[in-house]
Amino acid sequence: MSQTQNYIDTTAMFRKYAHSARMLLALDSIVFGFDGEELKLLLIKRNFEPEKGKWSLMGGFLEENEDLELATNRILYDLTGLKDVYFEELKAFGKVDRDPLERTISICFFALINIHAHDQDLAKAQNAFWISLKDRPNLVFDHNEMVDLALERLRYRAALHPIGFELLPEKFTIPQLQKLYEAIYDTPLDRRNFSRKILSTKLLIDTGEKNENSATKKAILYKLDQTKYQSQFNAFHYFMSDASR
Amino acid sequence: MSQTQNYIDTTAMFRKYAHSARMLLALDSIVFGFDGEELKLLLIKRNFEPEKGKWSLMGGFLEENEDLELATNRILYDLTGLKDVYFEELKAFGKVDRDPLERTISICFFALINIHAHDQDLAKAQNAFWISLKDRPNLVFDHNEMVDLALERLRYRAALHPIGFELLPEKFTIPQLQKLYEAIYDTPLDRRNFSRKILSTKLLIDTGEKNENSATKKAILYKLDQTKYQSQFNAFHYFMSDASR
DNA sequence: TTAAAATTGTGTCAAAATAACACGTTTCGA
DNA sequence: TCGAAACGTGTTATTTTGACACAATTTTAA
Repeated sequence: MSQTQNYIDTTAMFRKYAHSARMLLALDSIVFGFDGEELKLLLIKRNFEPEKGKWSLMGGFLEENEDLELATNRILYDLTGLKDVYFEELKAFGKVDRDPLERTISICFFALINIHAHDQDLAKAQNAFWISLKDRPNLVFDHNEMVDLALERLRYRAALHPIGFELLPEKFTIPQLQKLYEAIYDTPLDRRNFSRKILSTKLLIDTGEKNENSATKKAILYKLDQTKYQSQFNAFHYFMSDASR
Repeated sequence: MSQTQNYIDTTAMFRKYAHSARMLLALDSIVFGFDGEELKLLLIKRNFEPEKGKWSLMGGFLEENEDLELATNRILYDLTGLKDVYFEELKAFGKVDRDPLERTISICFFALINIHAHDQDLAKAQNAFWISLKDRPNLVFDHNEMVDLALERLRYRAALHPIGFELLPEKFTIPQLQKLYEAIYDTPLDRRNFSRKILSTKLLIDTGEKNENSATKKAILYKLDQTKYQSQFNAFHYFMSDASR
């Protein structure tokens, strides 16, 4: 039966649970960004021990008097300078030897941000860089595993929920959105079917403006219907009609 | 910048991370079972402090030298007597005041088991009982929230992946499977469309036997094609064609 | 012995969604 | 001004879905 339910029998408020180990609780973040062409990761070139000089994810420790949710937001703010970042919990990583210095359980989450909106200075202060997924370096500890799983989860979630919008600027074109989906799934999509699929969700509002940065026909700039986005979030559609099925 | 990345600069193996809090790490399990008619929860009538006498989920603490995965299996074994139980991680719960005695982070998971296969004696030894979801009592701490989320996740997952089979005996009929899905989604389904949908997945193998317990026409007993189940697990189908969309 | 009731297996058909593909328009610059 | 590149919209055959009907099996009661 080992240590299951090993509470000690006491009503005194300041007695503690017996026999069980206290350990460090880390929060590690996989931050995805999109620059219009490629999917990128915000990674840290470590200038501190352990594994100084190597690449890793951004992380931090949970404080004694800090809610988990709050700590996650704090870490994302420290890294990107952004508040109200979209993130989801990924998984807890807890192998005994995953951190060489001390037993540490990591609760891992992934975040999606608009790469242009985020504070580049803050990232530089953290020695962080945007790295294309395809040039992904080897990471310390079990961080490679974390990124693999985050990418898998991103694909899973983006196929069913409109989270891809979190990676785009406020106003965007349908071809830009398509490029994002092609980057996420690393596969080409049919332009016409994609457009029909996206428009059928009625999540996009035509701003009346056009993308002036184009060298050819200027595409319509849309924005997200925030109300519908919130309310339809869990009513899953297939956003991936062509591939990944 | 608070405590983000507050590693101390040292190469000595036995130095520890500075300044950060160590805390208890609990593992709480939501165990779903199916008796042929209703979806049930395996709950504990607490005969220990804190909150003695009240209902709660089964849980335990992570040990110093124990992998997270291993601890989860240990706790499920202690509760059900089963090994190789199907489970998924749900979410980490970490509000500062969620446990009155001491700061405890709970990593929560939900498990699916065949209610008849599990060891009733072991459950009794833990003071655990199968409670119909509809008669769910109030639970201690944040356990209500955990169950709510687990049910939501179960519905989400079962709509896309064939995890429902984990709740059934090895041999089962299509009407039994339909009752399970109706219990999970709390909604009636069309018998004919359901059958067509399930058979189209080619996941079922006709055993040649029939359900002898029936008072009317005996339904065909199927078993799961384990090979296909494993390989197709992540190639999501809609298992819920009628409702929940 | 037979008819009724309950349950199971299979089939039909119209509507909707999907996948593959075609055509015309806008924009810039050669 | 003409061609190339990118954008917006349309067509059509096929597949999938949702709403049904009907026949077969088994037990029970008339």
